[in-house]
This record gives sequence, C-alpha cells and structure tokens, in this order.
Amino acid sequence: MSSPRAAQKQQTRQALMAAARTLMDGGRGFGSLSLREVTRTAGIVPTAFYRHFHDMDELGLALVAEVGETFRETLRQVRRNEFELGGMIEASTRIFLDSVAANRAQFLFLAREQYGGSQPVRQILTDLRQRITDDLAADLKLMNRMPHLDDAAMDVVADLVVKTVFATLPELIDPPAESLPAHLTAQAKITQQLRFIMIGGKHWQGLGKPEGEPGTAAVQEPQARTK
Amino acid sequence: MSSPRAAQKQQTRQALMAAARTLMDGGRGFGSLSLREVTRTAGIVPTAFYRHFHDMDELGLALVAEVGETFRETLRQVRRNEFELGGMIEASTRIFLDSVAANRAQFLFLAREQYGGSQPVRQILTDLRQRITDDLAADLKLMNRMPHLDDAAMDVVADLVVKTVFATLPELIDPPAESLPAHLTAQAKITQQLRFIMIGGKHWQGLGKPEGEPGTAAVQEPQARTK
DNA sequence: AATCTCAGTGAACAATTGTTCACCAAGATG
DNA sequence: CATCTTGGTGAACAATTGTTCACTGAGATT
Repeated sequence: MSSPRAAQKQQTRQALMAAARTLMDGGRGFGSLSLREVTRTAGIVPTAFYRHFHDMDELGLALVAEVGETFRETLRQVRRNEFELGGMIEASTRIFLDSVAANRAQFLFLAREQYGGSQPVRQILTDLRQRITDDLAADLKLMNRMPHLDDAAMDVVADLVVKTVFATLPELIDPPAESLPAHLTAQAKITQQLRFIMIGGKHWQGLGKPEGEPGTAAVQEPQARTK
Repeated sequence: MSSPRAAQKQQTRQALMAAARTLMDGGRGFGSLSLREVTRTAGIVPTAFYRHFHDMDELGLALVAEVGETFRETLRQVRRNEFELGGMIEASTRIFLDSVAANRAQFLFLAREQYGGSQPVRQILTDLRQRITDDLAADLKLMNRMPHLDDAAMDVVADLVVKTVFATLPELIDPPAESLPAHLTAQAKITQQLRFIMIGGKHWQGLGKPEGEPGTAAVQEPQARTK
C-alpha cells in the first residue's frame, strides 16, 4: 500500500501539465491558455492552481523542463548506438522519431513554443537547445569524420543539424499522415537532409576558394573560440 | 487636393496591422492579442475593427499576406543577382538579411507564427513556404550545379534550404546584437551553413553506398514526382 | 443642393478572466 | 489521542473581453 499523500500532489501537478498540453492539441498557443481553463480541464478548482504554480509562466517552465528531460534522454539513447557500424544517421533518426511519436504531446509543446512562447519560456528553451548543440558538437569532434573542419566550423555544423531537427518537429507531429509518396516520408526526408549536411561537412575545403567558387573569400579565418 | 476617402480606410487598416505587430514586439504571440488592445493601440474604438476585419483571424491572414508579399519580392531581388559570378550565396544572404532588417516587424510575425499560429494562419503560411520551396527547387534544377541529383532529391535540398532560412529568422530578429565574436555574426553563420548544404548536394553520390557508408541503402530510388 | 454611403463613435451586455479570502477535511506529526 | 499542515473548495471582486446596436458626420453620388 503506502501512498504518501505528497505523491498525490505530484499527480495533480501532472494533471495540470497534461491539461495544458491537451488544450494545445487544438492548435492553440500556450500563451493563449487561461489559468481557469487549464484547471477546468484538469478537473480542479481555479484556486488550487496556486498550490502548484505561482504563475502560468511557471507552468510553462515546468513543461519545458519535462520535454527537455525527455529530449536529452532520447539523445543518450541515440548516442549509445553511435559507435555501431553502418547507417548511423538512419538509426539515430529512427530512434528519435520513435521517441517523438511516443511523447507526441510533449514535443508538440516544444515545436509550438520554441519561437512563439513568452520571453522566460523562450529563454530557457534557447538554453536547452544550446546544451544539445554543444553536446553534438563535442561528439562530432570526437568521431573525426570531418577532418578539414576546425572546432569553430564544427560548432556551426552542429548548430545547423540541431536547427534542422528542431525545425522538422512540426512535420513530425502535425499529421499521422499515412499514404505518402513513400520517398517523402518524414523518416526518409530528414535522413536524406542530415546526410546532405554531413557530406557537406566532410567535403568542406576550407576557405580561399571553396569548391572552385571564384572570388571573395566568404568566411574569414575563424580563430579558436576564446571561451 | 484629392484624398480619395477610400484611401483613408486603408490607412487605418494598416494602423490595425501595425498595432498587432507592435504588440507582438513585446514577446507576445498573435493568438494572445485581444481585439480591444489592438484597436486601442491603433487609436480607434473597438467597434470600428469590424469595418476592416470580420475576425482577429482575418487580421492574421492579412499579416501573412503582407509578409508573404515582402518575402517574395525579396526573393525576386535575390534571383536577379543569381547569375552574376562569385559568392552567389553570400550575395543572396546579404540581400535577404537587409530585407529582414528593413521589415523587421513583418518578419517577426512570420518567425513567431510559422508554427505557433492558429490553424488557418498556419495553413496559409505552409502554402506560402511551399511556393517558395518550389520556386527554389526549379531554380536549382535550372542552374545544374548538382549533377548527381535527380529532381526528387533536388526538392529535398530545396526543402532543407528553406527550412534553414525560416528557422534562422528568429536569430536575425531577436537581438540587434552588436559586439559578437565576428565569425559568429548571423551573416557569417548562415552563409557557411548554406554552403555546407550546397556542397553536400554537389557531392551526393547517389544511393547504394553513399560516401563509403556501408550497409543499408537508406533512401530508395525516388521516382519522378507524379504531379 | 439634396441625398446616400459608410468609417468611426459610445453606451451597454453577458461572459470570462486572475486573484483574494475564509474554510474544510484528510494525512502527517507530536 | 490531540494538533498541525496543507491540497483542494466555493463565494466573491474588479477588470477585461467580444459583440450588439443606434448614432453621427464627413465624403461620394446624383
């Protein structure tokens, strides 16, 4: 038996978060949700809200933390497969897509609020994304697949990859989308796109006249990051 | 002097759109704006709103149409430079960034609402983005810089480029951001990222064992789009 | 000059909002 | 057992919301 009644509390707390996510399923933004409809959906009286969050913004931050944890856990899972041979991108993509499907509502919040949310929510989401980018950059440097790239350039690649993944989230969530042309499944498309990026990194020729492109040197010699 | 009285109308209509954009500057999402604050900001009585828009959603659609027109005009400008020699990506990027800076509020709406907006707004934004992607794909096919790619693969590249540009918009808008490490200016970063993508497209080796990656053929032979 | 059109006004409405307060009853603590 | 803590209740509040309606007065039309 033994249900410590402090655990009951976390249960209604979860109910509040679930209510917010549910309301967002209908296409609403988090910022347009009212405290009262959240409590109503959670099956609770408005005043009880304050026993859990001081603010709607604080609820938002809790939702960020939640999806952030899910995200990073998924990435740990991806990283475990990263040293196996063959189709690394494809394997990683599959793991990621499975996680998105399994936690649809959480990632829906992430996709919707990454640029639309209130300023504190957006700030902490930016931090989350930065940590992910840094981790990926460190990984890329370790596996040494892009010998021509210095550390700074590798950071830029990592940023591009993360940007691509985050920007793809809405496509992964919006439609259950059966019956597609088969080479345009989300899976196939993002796999191919990530491959383009990695190949681009591998064939980067440095600076002066990259890829026979004449004229201006577009990117100045980047010095190592002084941080 | 000739002030056609129907022109005064469009002027307050513009005032309403400007008011909405102004309110969004403070980090708010369009969906959280109330009809009354928009009219208040526009210096007008709430009821007058209905002379211009039937709905707040309709205001949103007008804002989409506006930034859509600006965007496509900018792309026409980019396309005029596209056949000049040297640093094509860099030149295009500069033109684009200038336009974003010159129409900051419009692009702020685009960046914020591309995934956060209400369903009708998001739908029409998706359409806009699709038209842009199609135009770019057609252009890429014309200039024949990626001989190994068939049409379907080129569509995927175009999608990736547009995705990258759209996902970069928030960085371009949020901070006036002076005093950066200089190789991390938005200009330098997105230029380098687009270059990675284009190089990746150019070096794409087709299907079986792309880039010496053994094992599974990740992407099936894409047949030409049947449309 | 007489008439019509219509963008903007101002009062009024029912509904919903965020927040307060005193109150309860069940679980924890002594 | 008596006492204290605390998650949830329900009434009440001032404020703001979207929408209606009859109105006005300056341009347009005749």
